[in-house]
Amino acid sequence: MENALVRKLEGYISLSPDDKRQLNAIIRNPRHVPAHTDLATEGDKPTSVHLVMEGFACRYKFTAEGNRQIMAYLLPGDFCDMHVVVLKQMDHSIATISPCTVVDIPRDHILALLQKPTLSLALWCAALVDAAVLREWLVNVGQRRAGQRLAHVLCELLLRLRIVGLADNSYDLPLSQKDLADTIGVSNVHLNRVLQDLRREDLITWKAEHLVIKDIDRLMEYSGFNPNYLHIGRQGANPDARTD
Amino acid sequence: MENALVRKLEGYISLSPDDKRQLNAIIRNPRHVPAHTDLATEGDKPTSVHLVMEGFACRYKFTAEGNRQIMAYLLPGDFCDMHVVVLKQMDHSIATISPCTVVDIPRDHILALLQKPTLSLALWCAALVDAAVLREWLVNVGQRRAGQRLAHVLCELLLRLRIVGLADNSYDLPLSQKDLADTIGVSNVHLNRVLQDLRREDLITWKAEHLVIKDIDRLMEYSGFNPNYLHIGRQGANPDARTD
DNA sequence: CGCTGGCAATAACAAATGTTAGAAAGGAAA
DNA sequence: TTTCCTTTCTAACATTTGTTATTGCCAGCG
Repeated sequence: MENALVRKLEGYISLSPDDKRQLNAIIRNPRHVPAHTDLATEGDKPTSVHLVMEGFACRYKFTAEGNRQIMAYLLPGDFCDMHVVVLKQMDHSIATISPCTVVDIPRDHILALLQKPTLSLALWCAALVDAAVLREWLVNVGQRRAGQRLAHVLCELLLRLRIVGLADNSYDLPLSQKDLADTIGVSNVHLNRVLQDLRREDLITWKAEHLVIKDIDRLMEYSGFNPNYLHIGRQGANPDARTD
Repeated sequence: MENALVRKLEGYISLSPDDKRQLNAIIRNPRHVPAHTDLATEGDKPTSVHLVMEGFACRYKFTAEGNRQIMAYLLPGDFCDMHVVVLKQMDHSIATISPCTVVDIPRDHILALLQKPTLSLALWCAALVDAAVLREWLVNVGQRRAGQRLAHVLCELLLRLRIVGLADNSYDLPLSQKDLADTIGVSNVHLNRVLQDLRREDLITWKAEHLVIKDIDRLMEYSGFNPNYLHIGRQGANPDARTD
């Protein structure tokens, strides 16, 4: 089994053995990071790209009034930030949620990857899909009501975890209700309300950090979920990738 | 005066005369597009990258329930979508708001630019800043209340239009109230309410498509605006760009 | 074993925002 | 001008969501 990064990128574009070798070469020296630990903090000068290999991490930002918005979940195979390549300052923070295995990739190694046309396109793919996910989150928070928003996030996590082989119809969800509330832009009290709705509708169960989606079709229907923005196909094979 | 694209990219990274020549070479054959016209529609196979040279355009998406979310404003110098490089299907639509001058850049020309290290980095910059703007929009919609959201959007447009020389303390804003409502995720009625608030507080005037910001410091204070996410400096000179 | 602290669940009430409807204002075209 | 149409503005009321507070649960730890 390939690692999560190669597996994800191959969903976008086919990689030669040499490409894969070069990718594997940069993910040396993984380190373990405890839960709830910043990998990068707003205002820092970014020094390396972080790549999550195991565990759950997130991007987040606090407003001037002290409210937190989670802007992305970073799952195994996800680059935390390509900012290091060109920007001088982090405009948001990145933190682990569960204990994680993380690889730090120096800027020069990323620049080297960008020299190779195929890998450059693969990294563009990853970045463009990240942006597509972010756009869908904006739609979610801007246009859907709280119950739908929550269901939508749970659908997305299911599909993204499936890509890297970490879910079937259930998955480990090491988030607190406050984390989810800060993801969909509601109070923790209201999050609990709509969570009870999903349970009452028998759409999910969630206890001891394990989420079971009892009927994915109904949950997608409930939330208005359309997976096109993830640009994936079934079982990680991606019919949406360009082959020309 | 350089064109808006070169002007914007030079804010991120310094370009050689040859780089600029190559950039100028791809922005041939601008065409005029009427207001309220799709440049690309969700589900399309993207065929070329659109670059806005004049006018206002936007990204948007409709939910299953028929609500529209505007996900970005595309101003002069902005690439509409790099999707064409690698993705097979548009996951959202792009439309003009005002009449626009647009350049269509074939996929191969973009790939050629990506071969040149400096231009490749410049395009990464543009993409990373676009993503940063999108994240801030998510924070805006998720964590601020309607009045602050509106003020925040107006602050951002001021700064972004200044970069390309299209604003001082006022600018042309060819949007309807419904457009703004669909941007910050509120109803048109509520948008009007908070707009009246801003007028009553003497923060702005807006009529005949011209917006005047009467006190930018107070408006930034009001909205909790922090410009760091735009990664710009004063007058388009960008102290935030890496020079190493 | 019993603290203790964080998280989850619930209730009661307050505030923000949505919905519906209609009147007023403005622009474009006959 | 008049008409027509879109947009803006306002009001009244409905609904969603936030706030504050309290309770119970459970894991970690002395």
